[in-house]
Amino acid sequence: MRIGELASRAGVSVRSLRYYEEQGLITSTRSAGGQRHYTDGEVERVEFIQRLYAAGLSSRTIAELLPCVESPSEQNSTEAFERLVRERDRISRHVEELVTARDALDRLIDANRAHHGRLAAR
Amino acid sequence: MRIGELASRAGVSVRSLRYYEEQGLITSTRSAGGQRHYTDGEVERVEFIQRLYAAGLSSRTIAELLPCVESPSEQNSTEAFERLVRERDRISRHVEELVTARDALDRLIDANRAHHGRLAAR
DNA sequence: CTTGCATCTAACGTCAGTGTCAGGTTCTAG
DNA sequence: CTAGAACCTGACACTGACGTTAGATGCAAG
Repeated sequence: MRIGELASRAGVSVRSLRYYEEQGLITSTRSAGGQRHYTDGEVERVEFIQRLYAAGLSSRTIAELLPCVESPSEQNSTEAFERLVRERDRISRHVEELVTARDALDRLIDANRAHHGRLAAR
Repeated sequence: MRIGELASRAGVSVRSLRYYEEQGLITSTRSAGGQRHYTDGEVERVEFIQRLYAAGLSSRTIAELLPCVESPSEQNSTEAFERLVRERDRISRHVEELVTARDALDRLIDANRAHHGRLAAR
């Protein structure tokens, strides 16, 4: 498939796909005229990358741990594996932060609820 | 206290405090010579603001819901209260995203663990 | 063959929070 | 009184993941 189809199937912009390739996150074959072609499997890969972006990873970090995705059973660099574990832990810490902030907002909501008819149930 | 002390007590940079004031998140009184002075209570306030930043709120959003912090028992604008509830929900959705991404990383870690001596327990 | 939509490269624009620098002023310790 | 640390305003720099534009080219349908 060409880049437009991958974009709509994976739910990202064409611009983003070119950027991901520039960052070494995805690859493509080129047609005679120079247009990018992708296999069906790239859809999943792009969705996975999007999840990592949503989790706050930078493209550089994603690039560093992608070897573990491509060949999970080979001897990837120990660095990539350690990166994987570090990012998992970082996400866990971030979840803690978010929950703390949400609790603070919940207390504020309770303190303000009486003065607004609106329900704000959890 | 002056700006340097507030900065070190709240764990932020002096630059950030000036920026927060510019964005209407904190206020200060000025000495005869023009220097900012703060009360002890500002430390908590800045820490609260930091939590919201960490939760991904923009300074504009924070500014919009601060009325609910200042006078929780008065009739704040309904907009501020709705903002509060929306942001709480947004944080909850973000937590879901993070957990999804973390699960994906956990699966990757499991698939790679056999080839690395290192423990990566949850 | 032509029309026209999709794609190409290259480059600049954006946003938000903060770092940093310059050049000047205020405050405090000795 | 004076040195020097802390503070002031104003402005430019930076980062990162894109949006957007321009001008040229590829490609499928009629």
